[in-house]
Amino acid sequence: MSMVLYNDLTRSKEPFVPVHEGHVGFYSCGPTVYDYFHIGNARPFILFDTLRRYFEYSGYTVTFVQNFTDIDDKMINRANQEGISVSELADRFIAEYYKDADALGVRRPTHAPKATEHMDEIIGLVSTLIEKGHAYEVDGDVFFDVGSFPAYGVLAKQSLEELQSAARTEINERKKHPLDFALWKSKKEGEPSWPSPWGEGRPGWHIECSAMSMKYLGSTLDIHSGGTDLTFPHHENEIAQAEAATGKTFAKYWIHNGYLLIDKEKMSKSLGNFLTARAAREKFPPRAIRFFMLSAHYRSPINFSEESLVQAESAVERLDNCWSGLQHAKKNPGSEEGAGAGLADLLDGLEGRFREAMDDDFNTAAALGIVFEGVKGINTFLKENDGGDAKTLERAEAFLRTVDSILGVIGIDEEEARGDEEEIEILLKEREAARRERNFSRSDEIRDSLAARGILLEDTPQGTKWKRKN
RNA sequence: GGCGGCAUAGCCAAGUGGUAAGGCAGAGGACUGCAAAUCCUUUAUCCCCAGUUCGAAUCUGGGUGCCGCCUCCA
Repeated sequence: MSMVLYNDLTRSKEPFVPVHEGHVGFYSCGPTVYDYFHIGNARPFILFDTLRRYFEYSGYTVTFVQNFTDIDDKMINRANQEGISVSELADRFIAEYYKDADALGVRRPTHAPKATEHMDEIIGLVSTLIEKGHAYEVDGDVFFDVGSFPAYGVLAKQSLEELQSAARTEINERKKHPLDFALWKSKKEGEPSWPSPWGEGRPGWHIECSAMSMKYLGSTLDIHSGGTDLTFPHHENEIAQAEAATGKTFAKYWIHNGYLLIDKEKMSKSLGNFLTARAAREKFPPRAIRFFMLSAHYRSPINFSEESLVQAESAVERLDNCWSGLQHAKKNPGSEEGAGAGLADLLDGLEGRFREAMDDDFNTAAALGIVFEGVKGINTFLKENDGGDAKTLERAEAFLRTVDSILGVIGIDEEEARGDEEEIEILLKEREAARRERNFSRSDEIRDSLAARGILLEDTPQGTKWKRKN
């Protein structure tokens, strides 16, 4: 079974065939580190992290590269506002990025290059483009010459004329064509700058991704991803820069995630209608945020609302309850081996269907539906077999672990010892004794006092189990 | 103007030719001292119209509504 991915380059689903067998070179456009990222920004981070995890589960070695844009107009403006240097600003928000991304279960990239640390590669690429006649210098600025690259518009699926007719770009007398874009910008007063053959200056935004992606992944990447708003002009320009320089296909598969909307409008910093990931995870468990992101297809727009997150939180609790039920059953095994053959078969089948769903253009919504079928199967098994046998419990646990290693939505191994476990067990025993004596006021008192500490009890036929409320 | 996306139950959302996965919420029941969890049952003329077909949520044509890109943007 092989994967099929929707490729924006061809606007169709294609079988995934990597450049090098068994390996995936994956580049995802990362954040401009001038501020906290919002949950709209979080969507690609979570989505493409999950896709990466799935490639790894499927047996690929993945080199996952996500850059930090640490020099551009927004960086300079914000640094000036804050009265700090651009690099101080970058350091600060790269650290903040990792706080949020780590909390959301986003694995760290194989490489997380910063533009400011790749000036040699950027300048080298710009030089090559000038040499090959695809770029020209005007008074210290360097522009890409879109007229020299006939394929310009492949991603946007529009001709130069069509793109130009609606262009809102200001007329710049120095550019040959209105759509020519800056590869290198000459220094302005008070801006950070680097030496170059064209004088002091800094790179344009688009060139950094081309330069850094090819440095770490070679001249042809397998996958290049980002939000759908990057399709044009950012990704179009990346293709132009890279292919004009190398003559090779830049990326085989272009995948773009749909927007996260709020009140049916795109969430963005410029519209001001955003909720930072930081604020979101203070309000909702990070796994609920992940679940929300994965509950719809990655190319569909999703509408953020408090209600959606509350629903996701409840769904995640159902997953957690299944896991904790399993853990409780392991400590209190029930019936003999053999009773679980049906469940094992069910889970085998579900794992196959899970893979099929994920292989089909990364259909996480369908995959989650299949996971819940497994949850129901496991819950029913536990109920009908008074806990069940060790072997079947292992099988069920393996199912949830597999799912979680890819989707990251189940509360596995999150429980840390806090030193009060023994005390809780003693209280549970006391409560058990009180219940036997039908001293319910005492037993409820214990339950209430534990609840006040965030510890919830459930009386099951296999004894009382407890869990911490997040 | 050009390019593109979406419309499935109260809410979220899979499903691209054979009469609708899953989650949340609701109702009834089982279990329980109670609660919680769990299980069972239950909730859809698939935006509208026309067409193709033995058969369409699914294909075609025409509407309507919503959203996005073409400017920094995930």
